[in-house]
Amino acid sequence: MISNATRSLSVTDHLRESILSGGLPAGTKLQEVRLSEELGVSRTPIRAALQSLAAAGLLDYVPNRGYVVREFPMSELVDAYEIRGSLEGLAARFAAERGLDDTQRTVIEQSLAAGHDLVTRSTTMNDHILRIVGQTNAAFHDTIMEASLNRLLSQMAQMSFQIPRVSNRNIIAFSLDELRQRHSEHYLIYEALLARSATKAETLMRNHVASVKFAAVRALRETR
Amino acid sequence: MISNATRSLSVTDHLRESILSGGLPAGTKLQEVRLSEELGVSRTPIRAALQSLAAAGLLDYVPNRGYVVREFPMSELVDAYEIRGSLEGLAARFAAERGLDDTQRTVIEQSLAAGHDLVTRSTTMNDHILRIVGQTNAAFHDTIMEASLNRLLSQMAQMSFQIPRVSNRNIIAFSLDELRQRHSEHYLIYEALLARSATKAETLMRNHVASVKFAAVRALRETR
DNA sequence: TCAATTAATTTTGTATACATTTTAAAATTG
DNA sequence: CAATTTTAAAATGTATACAAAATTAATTGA
Repeated sequence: MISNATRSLSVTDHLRESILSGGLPAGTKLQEVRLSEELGVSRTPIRAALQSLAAAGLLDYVPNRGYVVREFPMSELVDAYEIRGSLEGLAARFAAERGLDDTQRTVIEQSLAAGHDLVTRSTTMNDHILRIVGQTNAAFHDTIMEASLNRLLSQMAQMSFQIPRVSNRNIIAFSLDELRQRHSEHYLIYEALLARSATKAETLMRNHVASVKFAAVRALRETR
Repeated sequence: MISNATRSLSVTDHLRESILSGGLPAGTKLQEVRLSEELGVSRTPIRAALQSLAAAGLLDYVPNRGYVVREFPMSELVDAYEIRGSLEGLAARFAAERGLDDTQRTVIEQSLAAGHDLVTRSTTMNDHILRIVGQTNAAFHDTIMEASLNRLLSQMAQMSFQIPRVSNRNIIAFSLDELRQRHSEHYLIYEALLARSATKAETLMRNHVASVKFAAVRALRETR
């Protein structure tokens, strides 16, 4: 189990991971004594974790009845990308308005450099590439979200990812050509941010996420 | 204290209300024993409430250090209306795509009728009007959010309101003229929903919330 | 005097016992 | 036998005792 400052946090991470990975499918009832025996802790940290995951929207809770892994209809998974597009678009706008600090610029430039390397050197698409791309892509998007200086927005963006089957941020393209396209979009967004062109940054980011949506939804439909 | 199925939920509601109303200002440390004595319950429901409010973004939590009412900079309060505009715009789009059921149409039509009454009969702006307007306005927006059939979106919209000083949904206009404008916007949005014009509904809703933002931000700046 | 260390206190984290509610099973009744 | 009621079991909610960490106060030593 993930090691953390408190057992409650460890249990929370563990259960979240189980839900997002599909190990605990929708409809699964999470019972306190059962979990406490399985995970070797008392009911107290279990309850804390369940409450936290319910607040995060992953569990349904009915007083005196307990917690159930909630259902995520396919429509909501697809919607999640629309929502993410709006939120990340806003983040890009705010980041452009407020500017990037040195660290943020560095992180983004490293992410772009890594992306450039991958895109120019690769000859065929494979899982390894997708994994690396997922990392650099996440760094790019997370940094812009951070630069928006808005915790509410960051929290919402976080939520739009913590959904089963959507939480895999690796799939943003299928072919190398698509990947090159995504990379050039990143580059244009970064330019807009540096130029402090708020509206442009927002539009570019929104369209970028819409492009990612194509690949992600295709992956969603294929895996089931 | 608010009566609920469990003490935990009552405490949660009570503390949330205290934070949103400003009774517990930013930076206030919420200590378990102190609260349990004040509210006459054990630490258990107190802890449950604190965890829940932290997950909702109202409290900052540091393991082994406890919970503190988080700071909401003015910029985030203003941003909240931008976020709300995007989210409600999406909700309007989804609602138009998916259609309204009979109950939802009825609720919205009643809200529009009440709004029409108020707008045509009133001669001067006052608190009573604002209160009624707040209610009918909330019914209108909540119903569209519900019709979006997206729980994640609803949850996020909920979050964009549960912010101190933003949580007062009554102020959407200052003059009667502005109020008439808001009302006509509602009417146009409803028309777009009935016509299943998704893009139109989204744009109208986004602009509508932007208009509300003017009044709300003016109120924000005035009250401090 | 003051910095560092130690000790005491306070606060949060966890386990557990008990209370209450829900759910399942058993018994009763028509 | 089916439907209802009663009873038993199991699950969640709450209180409390203890453990561990953090904070504060006291002590020590240069």
